[in-house]
Amino acid sequence: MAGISISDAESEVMKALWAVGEATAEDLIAAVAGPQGWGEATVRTLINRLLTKGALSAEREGRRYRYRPVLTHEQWLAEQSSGVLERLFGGRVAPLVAHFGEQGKLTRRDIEELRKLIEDFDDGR
Amino acid sequence: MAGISISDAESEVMKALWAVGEATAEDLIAAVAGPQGWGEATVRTLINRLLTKGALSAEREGRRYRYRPVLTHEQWLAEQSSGVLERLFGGRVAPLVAHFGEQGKLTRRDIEELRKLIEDFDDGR
DNA sequence: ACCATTCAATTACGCATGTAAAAGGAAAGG
DNA sequence: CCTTTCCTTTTACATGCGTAATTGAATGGT
Repeated sequence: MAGISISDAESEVMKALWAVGEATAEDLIAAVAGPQGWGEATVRTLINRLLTKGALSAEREGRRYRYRPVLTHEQWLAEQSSGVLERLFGGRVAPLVAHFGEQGKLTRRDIEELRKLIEDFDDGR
Repeated sequence: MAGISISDAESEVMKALWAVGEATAEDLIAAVAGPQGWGEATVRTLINRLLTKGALSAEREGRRYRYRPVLTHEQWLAEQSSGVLERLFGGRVAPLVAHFGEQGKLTRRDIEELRKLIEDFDDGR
């Protein structure tokens, strides 16, 4: 059950797809080629690799394909983030947050939201 | 200033080195080969790659070398974690914590520590 | 019916990585 | 001194990735 593993470049294509739910190659090219500075051929390659990896599905629609994600954003997030949490912080969330705090990555807004999260979590049980 | 970038396998060697401050190749082999299931030659290759990347320094000591980290654990952590934060959560810490919450990765202990962190942070400014 | 256009599929290619084996050189023992 | 023994340095090689260009097949226009 090793999970579908996609590369960084591939994840950019998936992000675009997740954002819209489904798309044609042309849509995806429009969405990522410019921002990433990639050529159209590059995006097509990535789409194909994602297909053979089973990260997305293709349904013929006339002359072109309509692509839909198979790997979900949540699955991907969970895999990526828990990997990092394990490798960098021994699986513990608090040290990770502490680290970001030291790094100056904690904004006032984050603090507010965190406070809320903790409250909710607390009366959750 | 692109920073020294090391691979996953290489980071395992660095972790062992960070843990002890300085070490010989033999020490590092003893520390990581077994747990990772690598041969001794593999660890030596990684040490050399780290050397040419400038992630560690070597000081001759008789017939062998003594290695010391140049890239610090903090530097590495900062690079890795901020990369993830950007790529996965748009640079915002709160959504990341929320995600771990949904994922059931938040322990009671984490909550306690987070509460403390927030307090400290708050009266910090 | 043929040609041009438009997509998709195949092939390319250099660099990084994981995983090592082989070769080289200096130190130590006889 | 010459040989053996440790280490280190070079070399190897398959796979994945970033980044395309080329080829192939179907569709639409004339």
